[in-house]
Amino acid sequence: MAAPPSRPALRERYDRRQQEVVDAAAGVFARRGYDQTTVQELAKEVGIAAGGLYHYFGSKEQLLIRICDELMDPLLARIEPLVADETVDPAQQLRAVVRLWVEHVCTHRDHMLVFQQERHVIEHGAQWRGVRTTRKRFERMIEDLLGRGGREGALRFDDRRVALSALLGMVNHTAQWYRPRGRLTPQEIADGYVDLLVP
Amino acid sequence: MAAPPSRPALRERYDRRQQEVVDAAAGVFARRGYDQTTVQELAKEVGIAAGGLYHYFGSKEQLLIRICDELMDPLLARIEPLVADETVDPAQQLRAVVRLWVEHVCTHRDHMLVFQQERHVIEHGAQWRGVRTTRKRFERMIEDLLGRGGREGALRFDDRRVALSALLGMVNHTAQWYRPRGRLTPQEIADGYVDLLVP
DNA sequence: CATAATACCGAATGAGCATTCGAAGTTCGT
DNA sequence: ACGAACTTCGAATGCTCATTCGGTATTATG
Repeated sequence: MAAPPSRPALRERYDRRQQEVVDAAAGVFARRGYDQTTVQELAKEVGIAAGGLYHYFGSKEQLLIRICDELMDPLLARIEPLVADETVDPAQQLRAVVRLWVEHVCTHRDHMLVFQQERHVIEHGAQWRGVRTTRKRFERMIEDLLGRGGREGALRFDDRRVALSALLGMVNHTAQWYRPRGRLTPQEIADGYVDLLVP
Repeated sequence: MAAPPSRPALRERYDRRQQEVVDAAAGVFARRGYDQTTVQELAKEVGIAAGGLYHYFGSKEQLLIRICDELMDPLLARIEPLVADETVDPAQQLRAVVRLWVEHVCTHRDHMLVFQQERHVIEHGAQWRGVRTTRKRFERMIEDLLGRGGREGALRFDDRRVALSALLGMVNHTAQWYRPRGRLTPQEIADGYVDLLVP
């Protein structure tokens, strides 16, 4: 992998192209699977020769890591401020969070599918610590929010752990059936989920 | 792949060993991923040489198909009779179904994890039609049950499609966190899910 | 025990694949 | 328009891995 260009004008083009690679990769990986996708296939998708990809990424796996970071980091960043204020009604807060979350999943379907399919490598690989801790922080945030809602009686569930897993399961699963031009908007879907949890 | 033994006495031993292979494969595939697992690794897990596996399976992919069949077929077979009687209260019926379903997922954690991780090949591969239609039949059954419950006011949700996906998401996600000696039994988990859907 | 059926071994095969790298093409700043 | 910085090419490299197969060990049966 080459270093990114130092001149700022070129840096912009470089970043754009790199982003194209990530997006194409997310698409192909989601469709054919990470391991089944050859670098050649991916390169053709981008419209580049195989070797050219290594100008933007050091390895196929780094590209995969990038896809996961691109999914989790902005999500965490957008949701963290939403749950920071502990004086707001937890039910309202949860609705806001889930709306944002579902929205994010729907606009990053491919990223999400890849993230789910590659669970095994994420959970065990050494260079995946970053992704793992981000995901843990995210889940912790949701769990805290649920806990607050449970204590205040603003939410209906018996066990916080079950509620958390239910929520994680349903929201993340959305990536597998949501269609951009489908009957339901991300917000409607999100509200459907939240309505299961509020009395 | 050799034909299974014709003599019945040997057939039993053959079947047992084949089952050992499937179970070992489910475990390794769930941990390391299907593509990342070499048949050498898998063979060592079974305590056999690599070539020996081909006595029981024609290819690595057939083994994967077998894992998925072993997950879906018995599940469908056990749930079909439960939903057949349309005079029973849908809420009770749903509880029975989800209990069985969660139980099945928990006793087939590895199978389920593999099934999820290999979504892409299942959805696109030619020899996967069988698995795909079984899954569709299963989802259709659940959807019908939810529909009945919605019409009769026995369940609380606005949109049947959202409820279905929520349920699929949460139950299947269970495989990713359930631990046999954990605090919660499969039945408690199942009831937690169902309680979100009944008034 | 003899012999046929079954189970397994393990080295060889051959294809596929990620990655490298020197050269050639392209774009930018001056 | 020229050199430097940057981008891409594409063939070569070297490795990994699924699968094959002829031979050997093990087991059942008469």
